[in-house]
Amino acid sequence: MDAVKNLDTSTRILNAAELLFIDHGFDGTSMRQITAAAEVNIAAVNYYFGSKDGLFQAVFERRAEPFVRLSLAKLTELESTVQANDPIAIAESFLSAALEMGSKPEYGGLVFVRLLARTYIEPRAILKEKIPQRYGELTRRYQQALERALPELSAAEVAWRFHFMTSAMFNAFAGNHVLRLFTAQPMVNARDPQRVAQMLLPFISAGLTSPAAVQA
Amino acid sequence: MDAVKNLDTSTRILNAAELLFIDHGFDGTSMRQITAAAEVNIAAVNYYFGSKDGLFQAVFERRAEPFVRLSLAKLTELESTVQANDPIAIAESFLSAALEMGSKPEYGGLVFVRLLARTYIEPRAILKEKIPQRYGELTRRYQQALERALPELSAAEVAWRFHFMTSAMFNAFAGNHVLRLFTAQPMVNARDPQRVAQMLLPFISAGLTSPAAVQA
DNA sequence: TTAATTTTCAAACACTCGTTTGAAATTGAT
DNA sequence: ATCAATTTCAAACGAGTGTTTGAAAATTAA
Repeated sequence: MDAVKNLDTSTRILNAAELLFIDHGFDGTSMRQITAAAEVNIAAVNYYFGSKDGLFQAVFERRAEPFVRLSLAKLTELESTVQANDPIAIAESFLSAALEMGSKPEYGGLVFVRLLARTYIEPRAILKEKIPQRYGELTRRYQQALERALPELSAAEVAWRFHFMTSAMFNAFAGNHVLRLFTAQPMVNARDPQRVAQMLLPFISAGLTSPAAVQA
Repeated sequence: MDAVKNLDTSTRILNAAELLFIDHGFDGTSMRQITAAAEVNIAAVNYYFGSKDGLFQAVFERRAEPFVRLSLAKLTELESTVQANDPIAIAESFLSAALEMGSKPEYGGLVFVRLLARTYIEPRAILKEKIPQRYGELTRRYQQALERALPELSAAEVAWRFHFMTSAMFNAFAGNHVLRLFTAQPMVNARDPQRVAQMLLPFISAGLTSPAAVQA
């Protein structure tokens, strides 16, 4: 029996579309490629998701929802301990949420990070509208936590460091090395998420807790 | 007189294509969009660049060449001073190269960073072949410089930190905030490159010089 | 078993894609 | 002014795009 065929039609579409969107982008992926990979009739996408746009949103939300839920749970748990105001512990809780997503096959393994990395560079209109208001809590809560943990920094500088941290993190997990463009064989290997996290932690910890660039 | 029309046809095409590629990606940009924006006949692209792929390569190389040249010159200059083995000075020379590119209109201002950020997420086949061997010197030289400056780190860990540094840097300049996906209004403003660099420096400096995650 | 509902399917829809053509217009050199 | 080379142009090429249709098949309910 074909392994692909054992899953629901809509799930097969989501799985196939996810991988293709990651590798070739939204515009670089055609409905026929998706339905061929999913071994499904081409009309099935419109039947289940309404449109190609609707499919993309479904693909994204399938990963975003558990990630947001997981990282918020980690933060809530942390805030009930004595480490609530430790910036490194906060960074670790965010990192471990991504790590946990990456290690759970039911969440798509590391696929979700690559999807995120793809998506935030390639902002579809539909994401700009619906997603932010639904998941805005994530950035709000982490920003607040970091502001408490780093009182010597202005809110703006905290936001910048959160930005730097997540950029380094997501691109590391996704294997997106800027300078890969200039290098034949990559210098780093992102295959092992545990190792990536191990490399990340000292860099991020030191970066977050470094002296303020401007007075708060 | 139309400002656009004063430039050569091929330059008008490059300028229009660059902006469109950045905003909508390679597959999301059509030849007709490009030639309409450039106020040029659609056949002109194939006449001057052979194909859409050829155009993309030309768009990329126009920015990559001066950036690579500039950053290598900065490094060479640094290596003749007493700061040759200061990791922070090395990071600063890389940062200042990007900053200088961003401040010079003849290099496209900050456009080149956005193009880089777009491109390394969306790797066209043509870039994987021709570019690396031509510009490989950039990563090689900076990697070697950082290895000398950070002898307590393994070469692999140096490569990782270079990766983290460039990810944070390019995405900051390009205004690509991962978590923008989850937030209605952006928390940081990447408009002023000087300010971005100011925010970046303490984070990157501390990150680069933090204790090793593993023994060298 | 019959009837109602859900799902699948091949075919076609109108449209856009990158590229090519061959002639017209422009430019530069003699 | 004449010729040659370069550049521009409208039009068309075949192929691929996302979506829709209406009937066939499969599933579920009665």
